[in-house]
Amino acid sequence: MKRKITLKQIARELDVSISTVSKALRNSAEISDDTKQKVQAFAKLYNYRPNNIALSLKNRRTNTIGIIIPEIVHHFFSKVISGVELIANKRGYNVIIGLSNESFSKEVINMEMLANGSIDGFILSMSKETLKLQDYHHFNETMTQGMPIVMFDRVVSEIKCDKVIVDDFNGAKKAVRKLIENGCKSIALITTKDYVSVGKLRTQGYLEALEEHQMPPKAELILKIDESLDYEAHLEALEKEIEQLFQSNPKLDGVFAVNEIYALLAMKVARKLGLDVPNDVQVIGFTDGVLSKHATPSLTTVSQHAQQMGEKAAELLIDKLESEFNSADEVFQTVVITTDLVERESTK
Amino acid sequence: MKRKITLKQIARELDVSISTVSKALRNSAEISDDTKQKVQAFAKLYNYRPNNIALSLKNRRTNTIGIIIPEIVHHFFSKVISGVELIANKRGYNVIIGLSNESFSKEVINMEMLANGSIDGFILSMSKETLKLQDYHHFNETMTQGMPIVMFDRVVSEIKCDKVIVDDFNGAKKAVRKLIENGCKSIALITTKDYVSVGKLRTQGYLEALEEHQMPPKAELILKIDESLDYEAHLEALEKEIEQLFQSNPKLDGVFAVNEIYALLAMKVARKLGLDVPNDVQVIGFTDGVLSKHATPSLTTVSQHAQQMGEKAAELLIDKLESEFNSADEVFQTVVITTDLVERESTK
DNA sequence: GAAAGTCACGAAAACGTTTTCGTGTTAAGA
DNA sequence: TCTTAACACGAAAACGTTTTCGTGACTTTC
Repeated sequence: MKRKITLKQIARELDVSISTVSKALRNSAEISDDTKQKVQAFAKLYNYRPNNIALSLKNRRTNTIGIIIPEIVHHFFSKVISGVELIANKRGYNVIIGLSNESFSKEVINMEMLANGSIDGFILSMSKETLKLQDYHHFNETMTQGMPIVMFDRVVSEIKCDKVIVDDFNGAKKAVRKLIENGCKSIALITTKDYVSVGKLRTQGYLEALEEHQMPPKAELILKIDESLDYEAHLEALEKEIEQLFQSNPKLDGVFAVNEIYALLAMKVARKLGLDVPNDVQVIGFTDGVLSKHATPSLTTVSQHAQQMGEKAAELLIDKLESEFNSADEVFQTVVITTDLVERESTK
Repeated sequence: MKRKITLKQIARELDVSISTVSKALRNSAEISDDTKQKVQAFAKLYNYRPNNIALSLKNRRTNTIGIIIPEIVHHFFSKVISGVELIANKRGYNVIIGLSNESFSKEVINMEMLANGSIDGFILSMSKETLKLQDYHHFNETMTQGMPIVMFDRVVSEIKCDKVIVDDFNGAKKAVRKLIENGCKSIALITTKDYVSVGKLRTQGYLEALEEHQMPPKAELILKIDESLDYEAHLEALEKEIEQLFQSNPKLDGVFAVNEIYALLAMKVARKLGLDVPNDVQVIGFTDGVLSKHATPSLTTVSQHAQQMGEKAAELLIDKLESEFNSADEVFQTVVITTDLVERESTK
């Protein structure tokens, strides 16, 4: 088990100084061609690579970016990571991840762990608990210490930083408009409680599309799910609620759901009640994930372009990291990724 | 924008030496109580945290582990990461990820990037291309330099290291046995070409279960998909192949597929041909992902316990990192995670 | 009152780099 | 032959820690 070779060892072997070795490897003009060749040959032979940690300490930058997300086992978030990784690698950065599990304290701990020199900047999406508590001190403290943050998807206006978001409002509006154009007269909305900003925006989009077509919204057509329950464990309860929705609205002919699971459940309930999708009921979901694609019938969804979000977030962060004059200008961008309606079999 | 505070700055402010500050913060007996209190109060006030990079350089260990996987947008792999992260964090480690995108060269580059000091050890699953090329020099070189590797899922016997694998053989056998017990007489296998080890093992499990029940295997019941095509883009082609399988075997009443997608497609084709699942055809898949759970009918699958694999891999790696005498003993373990059959609606 | 011991702290090295500046040798110019 | 310049290299500092060892001041002991 031979350790990795260092400049010092090369210097000793070749009987020159460390400085000379360093310069020779970087092709400095100060060093004679003879010496350069000798050193470079030796380094190649022993497969010398500079130690990243030493470089990081010296340069006070790690060329690593940290990602903090609520969970990784989630199509949307893993797509975002994929996008970040793509750009990061292309521009010579590594990616280190931290999971908050939707918990405020884990988010704080994870950020502190990484903020002490391990990374140059953050890309993150807030946990639900943080959104609920509205405690953003850890973000602000991190930024005052000169570490830039780019937030995506779940953002709040109180925090001043670069952001990448989806046009949830317009995405929802487009979806509901589509349902209306396809002839739906009674369109239900299945959404979450309002504290997650994106849910609120999608609800607004739904309402606006209705208004646009002079269709008065009805409270009984709007189902708000309490997401604080782990919905994986409460699938049946959820299904019951949706069934209720169908039964108390017999004329229901369209459903817009703010995520894939809700949409799939709606289709399941419809089938159970003898309704055909899309002929009797048309369904559109949000988040273009693997479920939508492989469902039967496949689900029409609003695509968020998660990978593109990740790419953009990485671009923003690295641009900021590499801009020299990061002193006082402090101008923050908010990039909006436009959504697309991916039409599949669940709509006519 | 105030930078993070360092020992040196504290020392200057308090007019003591750096050594004294360091010792005071670590509660050394060498330092008087007066000084300790003074230093600790000051450090707390300015929220001092030791710089990780400096610590890494000094200690020659980063408390970070690297994960290299073929892709992250994949339920199985993200579950594994989730497990690794859980244990890593619990034991004071960070996790840094690299994606190979199933490419040999990206795997090599990523490993080299991380191996130069950034991490203490690897957890990885090989890319398909590496398996095809059978070029394992980068793994061996990394290990000779004293950096431990734990491999999971996709492994080869040529590489001597700790491994965490799934009992693919028995998992497949259990699944097929279940189909037989449920009365299936003509069971098809939908699998991949053989160069990925796990595919081969699952095929063997299928064959053995048949043999066990004196059911001679028939070549026309085995469909081998060429995965080198990006199957996301060739879904229709795939569907056609499966339809072909059904049509040339009219008595088909059971399907065992080596992944979720194939199983779902089989169900789709069955429905299209007017067959009921599970009454006419029963289907079992491999990999207990989100698709299986939310399909209609929901899919009976062999669960790989991906999260548990990640946890175990992390345990193995960290144990090795923290064992003092890692010199010559070099005894490698292979941990086998047993699979479970998760019965849902696609079987009787 | 001298020797020994305790206490509280500082200097310096080390981890592996890069870079600035200084310096000895040689060759060129006067 | 002396001055100057170019050349090729080395010493040392710096990044932020931890830790070993040394040391001055004071206290104890006989």
